[in-house]
Amino acid sequence: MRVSRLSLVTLRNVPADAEIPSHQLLVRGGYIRRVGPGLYAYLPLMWRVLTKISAIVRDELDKLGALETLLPQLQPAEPWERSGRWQGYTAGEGIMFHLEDRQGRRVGLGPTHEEVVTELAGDLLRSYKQLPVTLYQIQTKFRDEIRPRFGLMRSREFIMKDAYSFHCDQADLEQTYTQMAGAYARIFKRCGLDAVGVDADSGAIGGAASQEFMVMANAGEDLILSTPDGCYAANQEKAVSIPSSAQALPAGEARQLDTPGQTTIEDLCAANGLSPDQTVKVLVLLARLEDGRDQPLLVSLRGDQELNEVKLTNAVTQQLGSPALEIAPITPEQLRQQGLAPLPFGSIGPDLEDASLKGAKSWTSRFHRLADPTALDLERFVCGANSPDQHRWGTTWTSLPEQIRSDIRNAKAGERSLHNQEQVLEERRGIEVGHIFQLGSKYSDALEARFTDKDGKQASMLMGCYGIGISRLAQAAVEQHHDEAGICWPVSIAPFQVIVVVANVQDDTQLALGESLYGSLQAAGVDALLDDRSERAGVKFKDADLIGIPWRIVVGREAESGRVELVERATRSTSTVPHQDALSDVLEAVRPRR
RNA sequence: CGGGAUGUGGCGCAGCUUGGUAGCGCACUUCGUUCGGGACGAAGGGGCCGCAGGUUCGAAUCCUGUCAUCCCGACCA
Repeated sequence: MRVSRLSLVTLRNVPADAEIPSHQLLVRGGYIRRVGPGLYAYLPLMWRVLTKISAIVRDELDKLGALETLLPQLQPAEPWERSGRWQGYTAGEGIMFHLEDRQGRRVGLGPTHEEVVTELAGDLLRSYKQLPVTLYQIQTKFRDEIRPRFGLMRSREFIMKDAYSFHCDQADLEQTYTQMAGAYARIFKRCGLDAVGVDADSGAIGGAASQEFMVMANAGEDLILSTPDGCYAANQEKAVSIPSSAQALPAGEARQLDTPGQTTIEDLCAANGLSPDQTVKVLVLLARLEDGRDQPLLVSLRGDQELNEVKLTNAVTQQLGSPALEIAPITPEQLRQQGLAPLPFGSIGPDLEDASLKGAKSWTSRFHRLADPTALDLERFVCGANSPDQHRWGTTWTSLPEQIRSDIRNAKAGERSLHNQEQVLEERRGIEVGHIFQLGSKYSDALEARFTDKDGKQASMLMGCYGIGISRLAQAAVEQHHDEAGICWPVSIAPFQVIVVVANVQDDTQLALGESLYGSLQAAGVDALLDDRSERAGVKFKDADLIGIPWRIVVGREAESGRVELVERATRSTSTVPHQDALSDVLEAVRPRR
């Protein structure tokens, strides 16, 4: 491809909304253009990158025997209702774009394809003899993100590879899951990414075992906790650790504390000479459940601990038997709307009476009480006394209502690991580029995807599901491979592997040699660019650096003697060699390696 | 949905306090000089100043409303 014909428009200014380097560079380099919030056009260079990534993904999945398909993006509501996800995905803060067609049928734009593919598998796969099967698709998916940001990192329309596997038993599912984890590691490696697998929460998709593949980068939206020995890595949403030990309260009689205006743990401790780990804080939350219940929660944590909302949501979902769609602090405004008296926020204890909820208009009138082990393991502690400006010193759990013991705190860097107490957790930020799940029979039960087993009995298929954010991965690669001057693509996913820059196209010798090298590269099957624009050399160098082509051959001053300059983009290493050598060196460097 | 900010040629911004009919840089067009690290000069083209009301002889500027976008948070493959 000739740069003069590429519609390449590079920018010196960056749109004000591009914050992180990868987003800025993709816009500046003419890879993407914003069309609307969270919506991007993939320009010709970008599409080549996405195509290359997809090819690597296909290659690895096909090797596992997976079958590529293409599924509808516009999906009927009905299977989503059967799986129980329509409500949660469309109501309120739901993330599924949805609409009614001209017949009044409800349809949604697929954020993912479990429902469609499970129905399909149920139709096609009738016998254990047909299993296992893995179907995958690489296509656009939609999510009405609450806050799109960082360009392709969190956009409302994005390209994703989703694979779904179907099995007759757990062992078979586990085998495919393991194979897939291996394929993922190879895919990311071949794309030139430093990605690590971490334990993850399975989120709204649901299911059992789950692993995320994270590209470590400061711009990452996820916090990863890991140990130096490499034996443990988990998303903070899921991470566990040994909490720091608490200081015991000094001996003394239990007593009431006057705590005027001390509504935070910080104030309480400062005013009374306490350490946060000697206190129990109680959060009053409301869980909106899928079955329509609005369930007030009373959540107790040791004062120095942070609530982990993902863990809490999972615990509540499990304990109350209906998915928690949303959990948020109860506000004075909400209490008023329910016709309830104000609560003494800032002085609430684990024994706040259910009577506080009596007469509530739509809420369940009893608290669901749960407590983190860090709180329950305190022998004596300080907590709110359920009346304003009053706390209690030296309280014990024996005097308080029964709590459901649930791990609902955030593990943090600096805490010791469960697997080996010598190991201390460290934190890094990561970009989630892949996620694999063992779904089990959640969807096949709901959508009645059954098969006939060896004994002639009907059984639900067991499923796995495996995603890779293709467009996100491309940007993550930039986040991981760039410098001051621009992008440094890994050869395997670069839009072009080599760019031949003719320093001065007015010079016939330079132009002829440039054309000849370009022709040779093409003949050898290399993706090559020829910068034949009548720009000054400096402009072409800047552009080549910015768009990040891994190898550059400069045909310039020494063209007369047949010598050219060979430059490796990432390292900036430069050598001036006869053009035949430059060609053979590049061919060698660019040849795919596995 | 809360908190904050901003809407002025394709992009980045100034002008608004103290109303007088729009300007700078980048990009674009033409000509000349230049020609290995985003050149210089000259001449051009392109904007009903987010939208709707209002105040005023006169509104980008003041007032009211509205819409949109961005940032922080909640939320999230």
